[in-house]
Amino acid sequence: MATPFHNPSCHHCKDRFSSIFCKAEQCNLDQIADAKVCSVYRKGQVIFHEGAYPFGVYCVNDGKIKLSHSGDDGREQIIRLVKAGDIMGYKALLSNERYTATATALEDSSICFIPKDLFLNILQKDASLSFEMMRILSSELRKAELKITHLAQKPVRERLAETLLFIKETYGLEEDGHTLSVRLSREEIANLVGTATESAIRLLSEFKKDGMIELEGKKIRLLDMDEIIRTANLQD
Amino acid sequence: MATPFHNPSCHHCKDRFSSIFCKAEQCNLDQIADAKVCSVYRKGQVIFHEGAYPFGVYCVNDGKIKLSHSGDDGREQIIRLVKAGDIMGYKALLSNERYTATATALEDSSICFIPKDLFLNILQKDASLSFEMMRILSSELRKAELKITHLAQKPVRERLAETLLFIKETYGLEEDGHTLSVRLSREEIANLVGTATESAIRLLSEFKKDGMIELEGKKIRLLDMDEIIRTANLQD
DNA sequence: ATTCCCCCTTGACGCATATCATTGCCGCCC
DNA sequence: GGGCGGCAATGATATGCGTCAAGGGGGAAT
Repeated sequence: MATPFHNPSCHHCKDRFSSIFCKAEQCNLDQIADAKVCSVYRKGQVIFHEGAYPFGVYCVNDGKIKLSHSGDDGREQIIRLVKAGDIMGYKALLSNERYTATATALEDSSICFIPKDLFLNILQKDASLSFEMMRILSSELRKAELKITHLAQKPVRERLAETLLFIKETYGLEEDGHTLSVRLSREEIANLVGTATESAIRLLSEFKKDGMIELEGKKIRLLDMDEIIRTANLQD
Repeated sequence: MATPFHNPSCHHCKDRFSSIFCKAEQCNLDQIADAKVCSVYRKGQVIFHEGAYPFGVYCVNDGKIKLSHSGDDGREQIIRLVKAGDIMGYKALLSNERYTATATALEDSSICFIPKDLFLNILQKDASLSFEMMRILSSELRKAELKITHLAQKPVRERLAETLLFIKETYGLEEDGHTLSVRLSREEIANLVGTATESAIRLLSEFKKDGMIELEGKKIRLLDMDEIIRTANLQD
């Protein structure tokens, strides 16, 4: 896949900035609006790559992205699912290190790039933006630590159910109120759960047999939410 | 560093605050020095408890603390090891939620408490302190995500070796240059690795048989660092 | 339509690791 | 000293889950 193409008329940015940047002061927002560059990435395209040096931060206008580590043996572990309004790439920027994850578009996505210097600069001046940034980081950290506990203590079956709920929380459902509105390969689901692809497939089949879900290609319909929640065995 | 603190009840604070608060402006440091309250916690005492509401942030002057989640089935997962100079409890404070982890002293520890309002207030005013806070959060997040990948992909043996190295990095060695300077029960080691206590014991015995380490009660001596590193199989 | 290729699916197998149970060790208290 | 309780160590056993292998189906390109 080639380079993403520049999208000069990116009207949606301003709205999409709501989640984080709405906290910023107006003058800073304007600066960002001037400096940002919007592009469209096709499904499967890489936005940034593990090991590379960051030159800025990315804000998703529209689309769905996965952030993943590539483990030692080449297997990938999906760390985070990114949706419209989220930013990504800030971790490497703030700690001034290389990217620890690769960002790949799960579907065609419109993404803004904000240069490093500008972002850090505004962060220095704008207390409420900084604070929002800290809130986001804290929340991500909380989720990560919970995931650690679950990976260490829960069987794959529970984690898979939990993952289905997580995907639903993140990307929501289609109009029918049942179908997950993102198409992931079985391998991606497994890499999200932290298990082998075959195990994920087998358990999905079981879930289907038990009437919890319906499968149709990459479409996954959540039928019996109560049972899924029960299977996930969430306490916290 | 100079002596920004003059709280007579806590002589050591000034040195230990270096790691984060040295980034703060002097006037803010003074305010913190006035407001903070220092206490000594005995080994095994709980500093704060999962589920409780935070009223401030803790800064460790001296001692060693473990932060742990209590999993659904009661098993604990150790999330972080805290050492002198570190702060803890900030996550819950920043995201304005209850503590997600319990802090327990691994040995007698001297700990300062900084009230919530003051901390948040200063964070609003002091850009470089905020920035340092973001750096810490980013770094913790990076570590947490790495741990997720390893939990999902590496066998217990590698994770145990990695954990030994991690303990060494965190708390260092005793004067002999080999003995880990913290005493953890086998169960705590297992809860750090994310495995059953018996598995941890068995593998420690293997490591000993292979000449990598020496065991004497809770003392663990790292003999063959190269081999331990090799066993940990680190890539990143 | 046919071919190819990728992904999904299912089965068989074996290992790593959890679990259960027992024993031994050491320090502590009465 | 004797018993007691917590922790460490080790063995026996069970099983969840990863890995290997083979088959099947559907979409895209030609």
